[in-house]
Amino acid sequence: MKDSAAGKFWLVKSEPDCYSIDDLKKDHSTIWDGVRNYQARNYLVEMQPGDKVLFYHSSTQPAGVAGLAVVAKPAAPDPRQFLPGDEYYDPKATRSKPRWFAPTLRFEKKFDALIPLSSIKSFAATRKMAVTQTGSRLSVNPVQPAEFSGILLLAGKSRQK
DNA sequence: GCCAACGTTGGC
DNA sequence: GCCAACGTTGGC
Repeated sequence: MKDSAAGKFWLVKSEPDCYSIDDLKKDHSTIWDGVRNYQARNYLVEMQPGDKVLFYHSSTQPAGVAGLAVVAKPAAPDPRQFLPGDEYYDPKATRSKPRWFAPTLRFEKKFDALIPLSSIKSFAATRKMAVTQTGSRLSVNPVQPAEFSGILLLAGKSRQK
């Protein structure tokens, strides 16, 4: 399937102690700032309004997909790179040549139950997602349409029980 | 807390 | 430009 017209699909990771799906629900939308990895940044820049985003909770027990978000605004220069003293300050970034970009994500839904990584790994449609690969540490990853559907299927299954 | 995997840094 | 050392991520 060519998806040049259709929206794309993504997965973003967040440690729930830092920023959880409940935080996003409360805030309604948030700027996805603080990503300081070039490959992840390139994906953030590719995001377009309307793209669907899987919200993944990492470094928690169990880790897994907690819900859905949607891209509300395309990536703009991450303001925190310009703030001396900020955790995400980057002295090599300038306002005329920013290095880091952040889209705005809007809350869409929280799954009734978190979809644990173990389920994602054992389900054929989602088994090959980047998040299942050991050593995959990227906090932003593209997701195939079939993988996205697979996650929704798993979310539907968990609701029935 | 352990450790595997990966990215970044810096000496040369 | 190589590569070892180091730091970070993230599942378990």
